Order: sequence, then C-alpha cells, then structure tokens
Amino acid sequence: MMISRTNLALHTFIKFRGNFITNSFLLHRFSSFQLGLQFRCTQIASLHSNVSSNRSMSEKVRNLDDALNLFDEMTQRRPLPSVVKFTQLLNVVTKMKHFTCSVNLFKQVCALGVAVNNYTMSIAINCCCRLHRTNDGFALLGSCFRRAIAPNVVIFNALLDGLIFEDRIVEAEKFFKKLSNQKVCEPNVVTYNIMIKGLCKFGNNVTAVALLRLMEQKDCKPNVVTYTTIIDSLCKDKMIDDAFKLFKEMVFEKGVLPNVISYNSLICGLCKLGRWEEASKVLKEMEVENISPDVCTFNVLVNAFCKEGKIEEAEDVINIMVERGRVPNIVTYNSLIDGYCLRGEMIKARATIDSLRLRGLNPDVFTYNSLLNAYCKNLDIEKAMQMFHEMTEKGLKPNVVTYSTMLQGLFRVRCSADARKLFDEMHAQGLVPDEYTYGIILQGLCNNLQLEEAISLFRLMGNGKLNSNIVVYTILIDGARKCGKYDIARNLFHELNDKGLQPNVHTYTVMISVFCLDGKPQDAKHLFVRMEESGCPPNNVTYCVLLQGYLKKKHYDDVEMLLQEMHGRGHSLDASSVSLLIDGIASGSLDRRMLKLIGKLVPKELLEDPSL
DNA sequence: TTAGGGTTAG
Repeated sequence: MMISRTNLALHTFIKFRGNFITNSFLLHRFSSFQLGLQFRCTQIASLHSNVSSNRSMSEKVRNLDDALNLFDEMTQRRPLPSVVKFTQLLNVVTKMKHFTCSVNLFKQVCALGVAVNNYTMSIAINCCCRLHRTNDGFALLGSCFRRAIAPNVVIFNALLDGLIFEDRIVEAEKFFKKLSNQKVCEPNVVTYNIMIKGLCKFGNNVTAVALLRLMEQKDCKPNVVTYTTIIDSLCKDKMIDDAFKLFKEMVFEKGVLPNVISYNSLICGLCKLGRWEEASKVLKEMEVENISPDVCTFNVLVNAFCKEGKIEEAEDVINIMVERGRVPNIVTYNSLIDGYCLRGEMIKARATIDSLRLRGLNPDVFTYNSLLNAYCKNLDIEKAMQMFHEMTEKGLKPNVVTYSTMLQGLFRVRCSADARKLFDEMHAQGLVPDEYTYGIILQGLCNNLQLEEAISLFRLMGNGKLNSNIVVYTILIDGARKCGKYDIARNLFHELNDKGLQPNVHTYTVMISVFCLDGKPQDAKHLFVRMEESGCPPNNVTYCVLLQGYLKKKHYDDVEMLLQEMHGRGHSLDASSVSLLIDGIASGSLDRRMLKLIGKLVPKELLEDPSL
C-alpha cells in the first residue's frame, strides 16, 4: 500500500520534470535580464554616497577578523567616525551571527562616548535576545530611557521575540498586552506576527487565530507571514484541513498572495500524513502560480521519501533539484544519511558523510545524531561511543538529543552505570534534560528492573511539566507492568485523574495488559469499554492485548465476541494472537467454526509469513 | 534594525 502510494507520488513528480526543465530555461533568461538590471542599478547606486558607503562596509568586511580590524582602526580616528558608521559595522557583525561580539563592540562604542541612537540600541537588544539573554535586552531598554532615547516598535518587537525564543510565553503575553493597552507603542504587523508565532509554538492555534481576527478589527492588515505562521502550525499539528481552509481564506477572500513558504508548509504537512497525491497537486499548483520550489521544498520531499525508505526516489529528487539550480545543503544530505541509517546501510551512510567534504559541507550535530541513533538501535554501542567522541573532536557540541540517544543505547545494552555517568556529564555540560530524556531514563531503569529507582527519580522531577506528561506516565506504568508490580501500575494510573491528565490509547492498552496479566479480565473489559466512552477508541494492539487476556483465562465467549467486533470495525490480528488462536483450536479448546472468522482477521502480510 | 518553512530522540 505504502509502496504504491510512494510510486504514484514519484510518478506525478517526475511528470513535472518537463515543466521544471522548461521553467529552468525561462529562469536562465530571467536571470540574464536581472543581471543586466543589477549592473545598471550598481552604477546608479555608486552615484549616491549613502548607498555606496553601505555597500562598501559589507564589501570591506568579509569575516569577523575584518570587522574587528576595521573597528580598531575606527576607534583610532580623530574625530571619531559618526554613530552611523559604528552602527553599520555592528549590523554587519550581527548579520554574521556573531552576537556576543556585537554586544561587546556595542559596549565599547558606548565607552568611547559615541551617542548611540535608536537604531544602535535595537541591534544590541536583538543580539542579547538571540543569545538567550533577553533580560539583558530589557536592561538596555532601561538604558534607553536614561539616555533619553525613545524606544521604537522595532525594539519592543525584538524584546517580545526574545521572550518567545526563551519559551517565556506568559511574560510575552503580558508584555504584548502592556504594549497594546498602555499605549507604550502601537503594535504593528510584526508585533502581532511575533505574538502569533509564540502562541503557535505553544500549541495554542485557537488563540493565534483569535489574534488574527483582532488584527482585522484593529485595521492592522494581516500579511502572508501572519497567515503562513498559523498555516504551518496547523500543518504541524496534523490539522491539514484547517490549514487549507485558512490558505483559501488568505488567497480568495483576503487577496493575500501565498509565497514559497506557504506552499512548503502545506506540502510538508501532506507528506507527513502520507497524502502523497495531494502533495503532488500542491507542487503542481505552485508551478502554475510561477512560484519555484526552493531548497526547503526539495528537502521536504527528500525527507519524506527517505522516511519511507525510498532512497532511490529521494536521490531522483536531489537530481531534479540540482537541474533546477538549487544546491543541496547539509539538511538534504542529513535526510539521505538518515534514510540509509533507517535501512541499516551504515557503509553508505558513512560514505555520504565522507562525500560532504568534497561538496564543501561539514557534518553537523544532526548528522551525528542520526548515526548515533542507528548504531544504538543496532546495539553497536562501541561504534556509537566512537562517533560521540569523533563529533566532540570536530568541535561539535552534543545536544540534548545526542545525550538522550546515547543514554537509550547504553540502557539497551544494560549498562545502567555508564548511563548514569553520561547523565551526570550531560548536567555538567549545562544541558537540561527534557521530557524525552526522562522518558528514556525511566524506561531504561524499568527495563533493567530498577523500578524503585525509576519511581524515586520520577518523584524527584517535581510537579512541573516533566511529570505531568502522559507519555512519561505511560512509560512508568508500563515499567511497573514489566516488573510485575501491578498494584503500583494501578496507583499510577489513578494518579492521572488527580493531575487532570487524559490517558491516550497507549496508556489504556498498557493498563488493560496489566489487568490481563494480573488475572483480572473483567477489570480489563471495564477499562476497554471506558476508553471508548472517553472518546479514545481502541486500536489493533488494544484488541489483541485484551484478546490474549481472554484466551489466557479461557473466557472463550468473550473471545468470540471480540473477534466479531474486530471484524465489524475492520481491525486485524497480530502474529502472536493468530498463533495463540490456532493453538486453541488445535487443542480443542476453541470451536473449529471460528477458523473462518480468524481467517478474515489475518492481514495479508501475515499469510505470506513463512514463520507461521 | 523586528515576523513565517525543511533534518534528530520516547
């Protein structure tokens, strides 16, 4: 099924290849025209000293060393160059993303007695925010008032963005309301867009849409960024139909033209849901609208193919992208490397990494995390460790994902003590474990039958976000089940209610399994009914777990009823359930008449499985 | 000078 869908998508995609080639011809002609235009513009610009001085600053300064040398030279001049010159230099350094350096230069400019302005301040504040030092940004806002510089909307926007960058959403909302209500400054479209981005980041699409409506009321016209931010968030939350609704509203009702980013969000959302045909349609629509796919568009497709193990198709996409003059970047190759890792083709993965250097690309943390993950999954912890050291030697800083992956690997090969050491090292590096890290540790401890240690760690995690996470709870309940501590599992399950946490299909299935193992199929049945009533319908796994519970306790009437229900709802059996049922029939405990029903519930792949 | 998209871990 998957294969045919992918092939169809590829087929449609390749069909567009003709279009791409035609367009690339047009693109070539367009580029020559643009070049001519640019040449004339440059001539005109050189007549205007303002523009030419801006150009010369970025032309003279090609790297950080150039910038620092120029700064030294500027500080020696008497009289000192104007604040405009210093600000231009700060801007160049900031564009290179040397934020710490930019802040230091700003301080030196102030120390020289140069009267900084609004523009200089906004650059310095933005740098503090990018460095996760938004509080320092607010301190600079304070110094604006002391220096009698009236902060403008750009400064407030940078600060609001800083709060959101640091996940300080509550403070961001307060700050935003203060700006709007106390008339500190009039929020502009950028202010709204930043606030909308923050709401989306925290999964609050509803409020984000409400803010969009407020903008319309306040006569602050939403633009393509406003809509695309929400469309992207809806796509990420798999609410693709709502995303399309908003997209249509933007284009047909509001007359706001979509751009390549709007289309990329939709294509990515569709690919993640495996809706390949629709993704191809959107791609075609883009072409019709004369919006060329960019590196991100192609990367979305490469990634989607690699995730399905269709590396050859992904390579085709890369070839098309090169034909269209787009240069594959590290993200492209990381997807490819991840695809090889997924198929266990580690030699090809390594070879792709080696080829990066020839392309002038360097492996990054993502590249190594993929490799580490693959080695850990193959239980080759030594190779994983080797990679871990290799990445540090290359000056790459392992992140929370790197450590979480390594921890999982160590637990899988039952090296809890080493895992503990690595966890301490992670702390020492100043990295803060997230809910995934804790999930891995709790699962690792449980699998190594260290349930008590897992529970005490869980209790130590406090009452915050970490232990109010349904996935973490489910891991712990499952851990208690694996350790045979059914009463502990039950108590943990009851705690969910107190914390207002909604169990998901995994949680219910684990708990049903607990009841079955504890020899209480009636309790399992009650929970099975309850989950459906709570709006969480059972899946295949839930059915099979309950079925096995009934079989174990010889509740054959329930077995038959459940099989009928599965058939009615289009569910299927897994391998272990099928073999248990067949055993039951062979031993005469189950009626032979049920064979026909069982036959209908066996998926095709299993019929072809020689092990059965 | 401020805003939106693509890669990793349960």
